[in-house]
Amino acid sequence: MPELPEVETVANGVHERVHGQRIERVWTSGKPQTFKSPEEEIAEVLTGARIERVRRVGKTIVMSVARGSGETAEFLIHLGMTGRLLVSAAEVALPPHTHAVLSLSGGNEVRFVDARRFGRLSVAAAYDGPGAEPLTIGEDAFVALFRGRKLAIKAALLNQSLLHGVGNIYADESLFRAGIRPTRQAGRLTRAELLRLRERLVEVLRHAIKLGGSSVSDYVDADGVRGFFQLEHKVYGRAGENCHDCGKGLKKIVVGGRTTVYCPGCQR
DNA sequence: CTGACATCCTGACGGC
DNA sequence: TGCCGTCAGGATGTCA
Repeated sequence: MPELPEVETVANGVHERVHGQRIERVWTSGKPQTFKSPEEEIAEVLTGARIERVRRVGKTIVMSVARGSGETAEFLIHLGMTGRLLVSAAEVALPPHTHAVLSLSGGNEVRFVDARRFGRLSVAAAYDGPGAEPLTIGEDAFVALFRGRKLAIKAALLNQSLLHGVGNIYADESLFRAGIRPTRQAGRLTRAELLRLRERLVEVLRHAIKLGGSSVSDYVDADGVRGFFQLEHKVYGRAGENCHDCGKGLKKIVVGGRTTVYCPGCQR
């Protein structure tokens, strides 16, 4: 499932291939829940516009476009669980479950493909995301996010209006690396523990970006290429196996409605 | 307001 | 071999 590192990989890959190109035609599938903005509005805003930049904000891919009279707009792509944003030659057959196609001046197409349809497309005047950016938030601001919160730290990490970009994989991996049990009340962690968590979270996100993200489920980048960080998962997807650090059996529980794996030896 | 929980959707996988 | 049930999960909406 695409989280910050996967979305960053896709956004950068798409940017390299499409920036500066003009969108000549827009096709959408008509599946209602995929579109947060009306399809006609998406087509109207994007048709004829030039793609200036494609970047990541939280888990959302933001495509900035320039329109005729100097106006700008943002095309927002959320991949959900199984969404893919691919850049392909127009001659290549459309994959099943394609929900949007932007035909570009250079002859390529940007395609949004999403089997499970948890992904969402919309247009907006501007977009900042719901929460703070994990890679740049300062120490004090990070600590303040969790102050007074009674929910489990794992659930807090998944709450996009606090931090945006962290999902199930990187929540579990950062908590393991910080030695913190996912069920601990967020507001009861010490400042030192939270600072350690912030440091490990940034570390794991940056490392995963370097490896092109984690390929579990069917995540691929703009070229359809898989990432490699899944080979370095220490807890995610390893329930029942032994901890690489202490040898104890990794436990699987549910926190915040999500499958959670942790090491009872290493995480306190 | 905060937090817990169900819901959406379909492919993959395990059991028989 | 093939069928069926179960599971996966990000965001949203509902409810206490």
